[in-house]
Amino acid sequence: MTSNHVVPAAPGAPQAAAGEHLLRDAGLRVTGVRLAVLRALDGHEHSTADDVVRTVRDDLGSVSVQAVYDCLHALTGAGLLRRMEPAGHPARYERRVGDNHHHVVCRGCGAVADVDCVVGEAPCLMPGDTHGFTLDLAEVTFWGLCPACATGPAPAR
Amino acid sequence: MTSNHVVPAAPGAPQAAAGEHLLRDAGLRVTGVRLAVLRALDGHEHSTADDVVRTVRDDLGSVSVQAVYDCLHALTGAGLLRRMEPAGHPARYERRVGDNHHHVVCRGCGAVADVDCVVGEAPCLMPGDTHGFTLDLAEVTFWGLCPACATGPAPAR
DNA sequence: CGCCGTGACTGGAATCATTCCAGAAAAGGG
DNA sequence: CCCTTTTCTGGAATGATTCCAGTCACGGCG
Repeated sequence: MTSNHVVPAAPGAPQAAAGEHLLRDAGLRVTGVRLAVLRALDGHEHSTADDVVRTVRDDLGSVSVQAVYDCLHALTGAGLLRRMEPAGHPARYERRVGDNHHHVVCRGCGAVADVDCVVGEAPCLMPGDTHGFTLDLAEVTFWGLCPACATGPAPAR
Repeated sequence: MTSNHVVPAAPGAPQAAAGEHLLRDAGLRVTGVRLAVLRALDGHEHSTADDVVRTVRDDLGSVSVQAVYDCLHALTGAGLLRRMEPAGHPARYERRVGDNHHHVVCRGCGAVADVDCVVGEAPCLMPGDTHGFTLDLAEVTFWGLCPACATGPAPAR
């Protein structure tokens, strides 16, 4: 779909325009909130909507909760973000898309980290009997305890 | 599975004692609601808490929502039930425990079905870098469309 | 075979993440 | 620069689940 006739951005606009590019290429309008949401998720993978709201407000000033949810949906729909929702915890968003990586979730504090299966290509992603379902994605979630929760007893929360 | 040395007890009390046994063995008290919850999930795998409430009420008469949630927690904690929660849908409970089977979830209607990985023993359940997490369970969820939703356009909702 | 204490159930209110709504503001094609 | 469409604002609503205080009953004990 998206060809790569990437114009070598203005020699003064580092990656600032990167987000803009991403949005335009995805056919989305470029808005301050959307750029801020993308920025918020850089270096803060697996943030909850609430985390993003806080970060964005810290960045732009005042932004409504809906604006953020709206962006998260739009960006997720456009494939710029990936959404994952550990059972019993609010949804989390990340910018690592495309590669089909998986997640570890801590039963204690809910922390999430990325993992790559040792088996390179989609391993057990081909169940025997699919009951007639047409599959398009396999999602793997590992449950356990993070280093912190494994040693000391579960934290406050 | 059901053996046939069934005492022709009162019409309606065939394996009635089975649930009682399960509960006692698990160190749980035997109560009407708990038995009804177990019964409700027989033949109705992947029911939501709400489904269970309806079925149990249909069976016992009037039961509070909490009683059911309480039971579902107790039974899940005792290992008699398994809980799974597809992103964006209410939690579902099933009686298939012990075997580490996985699930297919329909993006259209949220229907859930069991699947067994073709790769017999825990396949990709050994990620390379676990980031120090101590893992204890791998959960695999396949997303796609059920036969119904694949043909006709998505239902109401 | 009835009494008692602990654990289970009732009813109602509360919480949390997320969504719905209607109107105001802004993006960007013409 | 204007107009249409999409996005953002603020506030209310929803749905699943939980918290709470009081009542009830399972089942061990006498």
